[in-house]
Amino acid sequence: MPTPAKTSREALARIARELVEASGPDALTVGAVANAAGIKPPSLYKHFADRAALLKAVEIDVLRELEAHIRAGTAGTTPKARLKSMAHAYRDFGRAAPDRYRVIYSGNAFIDPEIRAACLFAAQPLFEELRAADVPDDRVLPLSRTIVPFLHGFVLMEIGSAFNLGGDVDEAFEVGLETILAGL
Amino acid sequence: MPTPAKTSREALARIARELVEASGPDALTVGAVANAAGIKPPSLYKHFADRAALLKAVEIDVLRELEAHIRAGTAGTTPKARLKSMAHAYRDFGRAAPDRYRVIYSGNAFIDPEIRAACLFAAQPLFEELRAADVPDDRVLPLSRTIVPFLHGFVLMEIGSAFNLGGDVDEAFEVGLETILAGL
DNA sequence: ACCTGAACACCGTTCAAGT
DNA sequence: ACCTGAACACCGTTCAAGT
Repeated sequence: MPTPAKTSREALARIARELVEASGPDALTVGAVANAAGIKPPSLYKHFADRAALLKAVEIDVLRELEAHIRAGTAGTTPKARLKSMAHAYRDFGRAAPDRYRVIYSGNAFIDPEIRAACLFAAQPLFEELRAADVPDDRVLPLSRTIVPFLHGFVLMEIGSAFNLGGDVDEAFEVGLETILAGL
Repeated sequence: MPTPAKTSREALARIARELVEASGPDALTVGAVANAAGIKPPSLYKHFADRAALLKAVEIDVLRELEAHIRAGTAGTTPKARLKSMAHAYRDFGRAAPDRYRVIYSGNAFIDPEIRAACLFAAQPLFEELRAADVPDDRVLPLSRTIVPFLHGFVLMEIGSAFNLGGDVDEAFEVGLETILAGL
């Protein structure tokens, strides 16, 4: 007779997610997750292959949430206004929970097909808006590769307190955005 | 009578640096560094407060090297040409040794005064070129905060294999650079 | 002054044994 | 089918003891 399951893959992923968001990736230990789920560490391996698989689940979850946050935050009538509000939504997502943001696009795990798919999913809103803005097909990718690195780099540096030389950081973001979207 | 020193702070930092560059930050363990230096792990604490201090020394070292690499790679007569060559030098520095690049601007340790100073040092070449390009004083900071995030984000994504949708990545870098420097 | 062995708490992970 | 205790190799770190 099988012992009743005390937890589930989903519950464990949720706990892992909360640990990361509250205290950073280092707080995501197999012991802490198991403990919060009311099981012993070895039992966790019936649900996830290893700690990396747990972290991967968190990353995918966060990418899904980012996509939803971006869609919800996109507003305006002109293409440029919509792209700007999208960029602000992206930045706000990072600032709202730095340790949540840090888990995405981290490491060199983009080769993993599931991570890759999740990144692609999160990038869809931008692709759609660029096409809606009548950006030619062969310019969508290069332009995305200007916008996303700027956003990613800006957010990482901001949540890492890298902008510590004074000046208005909000204004700098606006200037950068305006510069990049000037051609539209 | 004091026992003769088998190693030094500098030698340990160099070993740490090599471990990170060759196998990533996770390879930087107190045991591995001590072993390579011919001492036992506890002895390392006579030279560095803890593993974090060792990693910090590596980060500062890499930032110094980045500054030198940028200066050496900056060429051209027009301001825009010089800024472009500078950006290419930055990107090349990251691509040449991804695990070396990953240690800089990582974590949220910008509050640390030594890291802060090293980051400032590495940013000097850009500030100087922007001033030489007659960019008004109050625009140097916002413009830097457009260029550096783009470069940092681009390099991180590139070494993380994030640009895996096809297309010419070199061309994308050029497009992004051209877009950002268009106003000069 | 620097190095060492022994020890501690913690980490991820495996595995045989339980139900 | 899922959970457990015991065990392993490793990690960072402390400390008393050596020279």
